[in-house]
Amino acid sequence: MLNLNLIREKSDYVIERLKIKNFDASELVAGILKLDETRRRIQGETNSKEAEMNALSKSIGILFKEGKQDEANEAREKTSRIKDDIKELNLKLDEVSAKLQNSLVLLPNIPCELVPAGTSEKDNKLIRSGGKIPELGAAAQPHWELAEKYRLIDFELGNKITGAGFPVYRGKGAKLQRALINFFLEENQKAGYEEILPPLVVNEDSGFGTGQLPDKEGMMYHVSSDNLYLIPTAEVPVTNLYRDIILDESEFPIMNTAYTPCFRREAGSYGKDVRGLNRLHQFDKVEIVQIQHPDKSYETLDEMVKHVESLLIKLELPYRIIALCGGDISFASALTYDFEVFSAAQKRWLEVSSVSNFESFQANRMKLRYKSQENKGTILAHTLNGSSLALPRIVAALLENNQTGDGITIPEAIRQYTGFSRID
RNA sequence: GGAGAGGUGGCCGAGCGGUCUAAGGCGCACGCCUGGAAAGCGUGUAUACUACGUGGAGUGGUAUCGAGGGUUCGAAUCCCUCUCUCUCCGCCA
Repeated sequence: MLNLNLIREKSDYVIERLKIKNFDASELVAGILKLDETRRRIQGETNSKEAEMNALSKSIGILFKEGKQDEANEAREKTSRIKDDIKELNLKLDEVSAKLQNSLVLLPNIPCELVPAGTSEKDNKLIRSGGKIPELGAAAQPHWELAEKYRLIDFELGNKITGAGFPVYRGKGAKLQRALINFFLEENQKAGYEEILPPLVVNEDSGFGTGQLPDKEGMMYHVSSDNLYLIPTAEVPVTNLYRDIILDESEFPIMNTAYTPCFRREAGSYGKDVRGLNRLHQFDKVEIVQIQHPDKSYETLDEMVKHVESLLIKLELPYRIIALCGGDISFASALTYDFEVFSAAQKRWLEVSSVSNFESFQANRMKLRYKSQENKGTILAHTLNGSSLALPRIVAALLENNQTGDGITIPEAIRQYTGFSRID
């Protein structure tokens, strides 16, 4: 949610910048400005009526105390009209405020200057790439065949237990998952992130805080009997740890990492793009989250990108880093870098991480603020997050890229976590 | 699942219809005191919206005592609904 002050003071700038996201905000902004003005006017009227009422009530109390019954009763008669007015004004105020809020929530975050213009993923900008794409023979198999051949993942069994998109990992396949999770968590910890093990279901307020609600409720599984949502990413519970909090400036940066399963409904997707591990309803992911001072958030974003990159280098996977263009960047993000690894048998780039700076967009929804030394009052903090990393596609690339025909070689970096160096 | 108790400022805790403009304490900040510190003394110490104002000063209004509704001229205080926490019992990894 954008700050109302910004819209008020720089409405042209807001409209102009949102064009980068291919979003025509002119009507919405005009509506917001009008609602804002109306709200302020009504609130002013309400407040002065309430002030009048408060003064009158107080004087009635004093009159009663002094035993001036008649005067008190006289004053009492005057109140009913004011009371009605207040009631009416408050109804209007609630209505206008709700409309204003509903409109504000529809505005996407303003992209920062580094976001390339564009309408779709073909306009994304390659930042850099690394690693070597392996030369596999014609006999190279995609990961879903390898997973079956070496009895690592059973997709059919998952269908029976739950449904499509819920694979069953077993044996070395299961252990590889656990090893990767440990590897990522340990690396994150070394980089200064505190580990969090959060709840996997969240309430509505949390869903709203990070922007999944009210708009994208279709992405989350809903536990209707308790009105809770299964988390689509650890970003939700971890960022919401700081909902409704006023930090001290000295607490920056807050660095958290969390492993969680992630649940995504992703309704309507099918076809070969979603085969195997490419897209799942339940998957494992290690996330990193930072809360940072507004002046330092872009510096922090770069650090996070370097950190995620270092993981891919250690896993010896061919990767590329991409700056998402205006048409591809998410609603809430101001700048996003995607990480993709090359899955050599499918011959496809697979997204394995998305690192974003949300600036104050989430903070405004969550009321995450800090007190600064020099300024009076509170200022919205900046939030950032990224995957480090999402497991399934990493596993897909690891299996495909490291296949030898009679087995799969485990990269050096995670052997201490797997306890084996080869799958065969 | 059953029974009971309770949600008050950063924290503890009083208040149970009208100077609540929320006591008192702790913590914190600043000042005095001191060679320095502690103690002591003094001052200050929420958030949001809003009006006026300024050199980034400040002053005023309104709202907020878990949330929402109600009663009343007036609600932290009375009533209703919801919610969360705690204790005991039951069940349970």
